[in-house]
Amino acid sequence: MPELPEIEVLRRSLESRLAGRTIAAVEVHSPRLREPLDRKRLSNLAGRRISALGRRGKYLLIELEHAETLVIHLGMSGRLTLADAAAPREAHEHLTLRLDGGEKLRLRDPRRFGAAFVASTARLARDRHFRDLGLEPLSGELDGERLAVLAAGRRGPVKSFLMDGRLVAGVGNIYATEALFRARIHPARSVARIGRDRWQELASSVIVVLEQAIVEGGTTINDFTDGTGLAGEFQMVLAAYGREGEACPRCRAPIRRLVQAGRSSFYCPRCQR
DNA sequence: CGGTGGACCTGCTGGC
DNA sequence: TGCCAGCAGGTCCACC
Repeated sequence: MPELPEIEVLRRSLESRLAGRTIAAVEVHSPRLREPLDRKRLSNLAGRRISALGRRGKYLLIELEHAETLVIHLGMSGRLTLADAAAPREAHEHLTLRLDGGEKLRLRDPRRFGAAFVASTARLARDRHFRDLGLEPLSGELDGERLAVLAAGRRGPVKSFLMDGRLVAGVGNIYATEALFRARIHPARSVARIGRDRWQELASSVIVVLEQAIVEGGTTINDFTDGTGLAGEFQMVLAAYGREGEACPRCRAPIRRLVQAGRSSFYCPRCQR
């Protein structure tokens, strides 16, 4: 579900609704996420006020007064939504934040690949989740020059390069696929065989694709919604992802699928080289 | 260094 | 109709 655009859509949808509100109570229903929920640390958030919402890569940052941040990662199947305080608990609702004013923020995650933890805001960048995170794509620090530098001396397929969070943060399978399509680069091309001009093309493609996806409210394939339950529409615009056998929107050749590192890639064999 | 395969999980789909 | 294989937006690790 959630790559950078989905988390950014979520952040924007929740920011005005959460900023300034106080967490009245915290319920940990099942701590058994891949990274187990720390019941004690999370419960200590009761009484704290939310000051702002941030994002780093695919991590949502719920910043609290008094120098702590509640960090949420949605894994593959996580959802974070506001609901009426009286709404019954849903299946796979692992964590519930009850807010003043009668609403609750609930984290659901059927596959339990997600995470939710409290960290010191000042030390966030040194936290193990963030320490090795790469370029933040929409911050202005991603360009062809930076990608070329990161790729220097490396080998391996450009798709793996794009999806390596230690190099570029927030780009997952869907948007790596779409950015490569836009830049007309074959997903299996070695990063050692990409020139300056094509790095620039790729950097701007990543940025354009992510920004478009945010404008469209993210990609909803099965279940993504923003914090208010609104689905995205970028799935209507996907050029290659999930479109094996369909005509390439540029040249009409049939889109192909290949598997790289266990993940599906989709590409046009004619216009991606 | 890189690449693969598996692990962690549940749920949905499509083919038989 | 029911069952089963395959697949899914993410990370992390061991191993070659």
